[in-house]
Amino acid sequence: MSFTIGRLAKLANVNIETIRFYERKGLLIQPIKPLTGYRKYDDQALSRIRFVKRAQEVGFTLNEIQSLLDIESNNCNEVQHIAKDKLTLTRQKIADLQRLENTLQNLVMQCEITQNKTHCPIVDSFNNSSSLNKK
Amino acid sequence: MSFTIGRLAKLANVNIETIRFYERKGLLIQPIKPLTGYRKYDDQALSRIRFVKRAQEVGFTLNEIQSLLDIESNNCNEVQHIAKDKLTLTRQKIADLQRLENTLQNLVMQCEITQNKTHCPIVDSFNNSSSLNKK
DNA sequence: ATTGACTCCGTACCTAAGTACAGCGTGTAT
DNA sequence: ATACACGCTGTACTTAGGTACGGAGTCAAT
Repeated sequence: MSFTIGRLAKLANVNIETIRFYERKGLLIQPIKPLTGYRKYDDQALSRIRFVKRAQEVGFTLNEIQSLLDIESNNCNEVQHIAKDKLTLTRQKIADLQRLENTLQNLVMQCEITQNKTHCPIVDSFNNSSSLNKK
Repeated sequence: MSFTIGRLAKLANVNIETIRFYERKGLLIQPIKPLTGYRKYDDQALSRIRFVKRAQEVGFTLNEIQSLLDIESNNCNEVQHIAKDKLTLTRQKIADLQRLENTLQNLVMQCEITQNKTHCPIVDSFNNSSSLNKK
């Protein structure tokens, strides 16, 4: 069973250009092109694209996915290490965003309380170094 | 009191190129250049850069900051509206990242439990459609 | 008067993850 | 045999927020 790039794209639900982009990146092995010059793909290629897409959903970048593939799938320790790093980073991002959420919430609340028509507490806070970044 | 671009950059703790970039973007009004052709800045320019930097810390993009500046600082309702949108978006991002955190945590835990030398649960999960994205 | 530091402008480059397009060749159906 | 869909390569473009660079002009100190 083999298909053209267009069919593969449809099956994997990605753009044709994405497949060729992945090949340039080395995420997908460029298939041997027969006489005609057309790429011929099999189920393995489809699985590979799905692998990439699933790993992306879990927050891995293409470079990281590249590494995952290089590890040749069986050194669990290494894979685990990469996943742990990603987990740490994710938690940091969450913490950052939560501080941001807090600040924004305070700002919006001040607007609601002040009801001042002549100036805005949010704009004020950007103009005055104080009042921002208080934990 | 007026200073050159280099001094302003130092005072504002940004790159010279950043200042010129902000001018091209319209975030900073390009100052009148006297005979010599050198930009002359004053305290207002410094305040403006600080405004931009503080707004960035609260998660606003340069385009959004542009809008904040256009509102000419006193229509609190409009500013508040932009801030509320940003707050909503921030909360969504947090929720997304928390789901991601969960998935990663599960994956890492499975590695720790399995202790399997011949294949990795994480890699497996990318190869098999199941087991991912369960809430 | 010459060195070294500073500034000017315009353009290109960077990351990430693709997307789009031009100009060509090919495969298939009628 | 001719139209139309599909494929090929290579390059440029996209967003965001800058950074870097080349070649020129200028300023201040010695």
